Amino acid sequence: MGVKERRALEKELRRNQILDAARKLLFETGMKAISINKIAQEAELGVGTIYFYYKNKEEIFAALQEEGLKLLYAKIENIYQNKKKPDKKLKEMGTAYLQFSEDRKDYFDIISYFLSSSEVIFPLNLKTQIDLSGNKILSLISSTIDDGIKAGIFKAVNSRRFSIMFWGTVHGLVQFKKLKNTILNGENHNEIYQYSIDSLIDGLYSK
Amino acid sequence: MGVKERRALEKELRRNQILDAARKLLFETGMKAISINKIAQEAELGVGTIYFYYKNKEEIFAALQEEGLKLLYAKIENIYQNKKKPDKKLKEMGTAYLQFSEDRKDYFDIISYFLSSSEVIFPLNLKTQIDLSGNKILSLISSTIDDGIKAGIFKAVNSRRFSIMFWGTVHGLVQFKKLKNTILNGENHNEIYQYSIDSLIDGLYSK
Amino acid sequence: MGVKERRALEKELRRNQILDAARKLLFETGMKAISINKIAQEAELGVGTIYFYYKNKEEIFAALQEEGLKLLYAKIENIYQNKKKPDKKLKEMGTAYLQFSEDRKDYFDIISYFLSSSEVIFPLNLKTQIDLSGNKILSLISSTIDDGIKAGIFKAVNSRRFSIMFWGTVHGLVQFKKLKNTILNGENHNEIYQYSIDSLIDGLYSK
Amino acid sequence: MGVKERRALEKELRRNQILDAARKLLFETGMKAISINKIAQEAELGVGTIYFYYKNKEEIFAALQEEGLKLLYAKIENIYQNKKKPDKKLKEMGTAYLQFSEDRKDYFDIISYFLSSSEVIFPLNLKTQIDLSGNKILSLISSTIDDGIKAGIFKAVNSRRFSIMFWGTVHGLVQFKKLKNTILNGENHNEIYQYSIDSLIDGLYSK
DNA sequence: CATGAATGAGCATTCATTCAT
DNA sequence: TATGAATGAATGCTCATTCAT
Repeated sequence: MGVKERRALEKELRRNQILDAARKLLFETGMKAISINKIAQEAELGVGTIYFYYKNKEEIFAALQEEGLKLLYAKIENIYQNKKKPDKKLKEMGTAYLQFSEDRKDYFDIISYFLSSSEVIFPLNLKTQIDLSGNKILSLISSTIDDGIKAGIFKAVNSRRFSIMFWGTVHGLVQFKKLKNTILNGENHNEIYQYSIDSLIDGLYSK
Repeated sequence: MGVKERRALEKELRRNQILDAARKLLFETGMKAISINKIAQEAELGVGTIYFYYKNKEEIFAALQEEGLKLLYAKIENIYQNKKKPDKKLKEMGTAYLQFSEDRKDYFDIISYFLSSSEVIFPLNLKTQIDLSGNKILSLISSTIDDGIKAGIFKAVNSRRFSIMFWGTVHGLVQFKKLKNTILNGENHNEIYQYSIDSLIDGLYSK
Repeated sequence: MGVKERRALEKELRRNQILDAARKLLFETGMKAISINKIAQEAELGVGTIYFYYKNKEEIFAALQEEGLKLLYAKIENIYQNKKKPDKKLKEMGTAYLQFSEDRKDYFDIISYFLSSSEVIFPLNLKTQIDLSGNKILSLISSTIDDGIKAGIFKAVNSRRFSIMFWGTVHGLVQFKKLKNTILNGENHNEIYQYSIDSLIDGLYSK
Repeated sequence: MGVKERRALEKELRRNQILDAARKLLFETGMKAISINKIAQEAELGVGTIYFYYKNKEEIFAALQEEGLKLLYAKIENIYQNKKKPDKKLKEMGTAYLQFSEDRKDYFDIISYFLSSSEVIFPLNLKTQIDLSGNKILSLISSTIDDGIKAGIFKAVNSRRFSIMFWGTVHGLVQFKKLKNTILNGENHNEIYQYSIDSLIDGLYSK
């Protein structure tokens, strides 16, 4: 192994060390409580060092977001790999998203943060990363739909487009959970959520 | 006009003056940059005065959110009042939401903020206000669907439930606009958005 | 009743109304949390009104302190009136002070506040009031000692001087209770307290 | 001297610089007027820097208190080391406390503050420090009494317990000095103070 | 590469007091 | 008398970022 490779490896290790600390803080105290100083302390590194490996706090958040997306991908992948029918799978994928927002609230928060905060514009390299992670998830949904089309149970829709609609819908509905005590008052959020997924899938069936 | 009434009027004016300042700041610099001190400066009032009229920062945000919801309501109401068919109206309502998120980015941000920020939980009095504003909008959608059902062009769905799904979907999809340069790469967000609304409405038609 | 008297009476009533509010806040939330605004709110009066009846916050505190001293006086008086022997009474008075500091922590705090805060210099009228209240308590101790001297069980000490020493000692020792987890570690504060009173009284006995 | 040692030294210097500023403020304006911002200004440092060296305001106060206790210790130690008899020493120690409260009013205030303010409870680490400083002083008093017992001039009392009573008494009486214009009116505080110490010591003599 | 000391603007909030009505 | 709106300095504290070593 050459010097260059070793260097690159060490760099990656340090980046992970920092991410480990940030993740720990994210889990334990939530996004709001994360500061570079705290990450440095947790990682047993100098603050300056953090800045050497990450341009700023947002870049660390972005890395965590990617982790979250990967985790989500694993969940969806798992469903994709099972032997059930495409419509069943889609349903499970939708349900999984709600569950993910509850089980991995931390990661979900950070994903939502980037989605709803209007200010952040990603530098190109981050863009590419997220692109990849997000696209992979989307592809799973897409493939599931394609499978359904091929199997003849779904009509021939633009599967990519439908996937985006699918994800957009569930993402919006998950956020509406916050309204369960206000606007949803009386309505059962979970039922609405399931109903919505069902409706979406219903729209897919070939007559 | 008695002294009391004048007083009450002046009080209301001051509250508006503060809100004007907060709104201006929201427009110009975004949510992140709003602080009580800045609002006070902008409103040419002492900080203490702000606290005399609003219990805390969140109350101001909530007031702005309500403004936003009212504005949105007006838009939707306008559509509801026109003579078009329910399906056409629904379509327009969906489109209006996307447009609202662009035209009144500021208000949309603040609505999204409360929807996605996990920390904030409204005290009861604010809850009630928002409840009202949000519900009114939902009712318009709901009524439109009911009208369609009555007219026989929509099948008999639970209109309230469908409204929530409708709003949830468009809300989620609007947020996905941020991804137009990453995940959506190549896809036209607007087309997907319109496609999604169409799909939703399609699901409503009686066969 | 002339106009003047009525006026004076009403003034006294208002002052009491304010004191009632302040006392309530003192009990419920402690000294630190008392502000003129809160007192005004509690008393259902304007802030300005408070300032009309009391020059400043400290004057209200002083009035509360006097209340506390009167309460303490009542306790000591009660002991003084019983039929026990002077040495027994003294012992009970000492014990009562410790108990007062626990039972009426609120009042005790305010008394301590004025005693340990170096800044406050009382205006003459307050000085006179406190003089009176404090002196009355001291007189009870003094009289108890005098009774003991007359009865021949105490030697002929300067009873006033001894009273001050007595009160000073117990006051100092009560404060040391705070140290029970640090300096007193292992020692039982109450035992030391009782031991100290006993020692003081021991010093009084005629041989 | 290595870099590390120099660094550590500089850090200690900064901590002192901050303490110097705080002490100066304490001397000149009293406890009430001390704020972190003022300390920073006085020390010609940024506010953040203060927080870099001290976790919070209370830690600075505690450090000052410890200084005060050390100073007091030195005074008492000085007396302890002289060749006089134990009873004479005790008398001098008591007198020294009153003098300390006058000469080093600032330090005495801060000691009293922590003793009488009901709110502050020290975190463990600070507790331990104060424990030490306070205990050392107590030990000197205690040893003096033990010496007296050994020498046969004092009777066999529990010296630790007596020390606490001794300190408690003088501490309480010092505070009563504030009352010299009110309750003590006419009485000479110093005489009472001396009388009290004498009485305490009298109680120690073996018959 | 790595450090960590230093910064200072910034934060939300409180509060005694004033004063025109 | 009584009000209560208005003030603005002040509070303790945080934090992203810089930079000399």
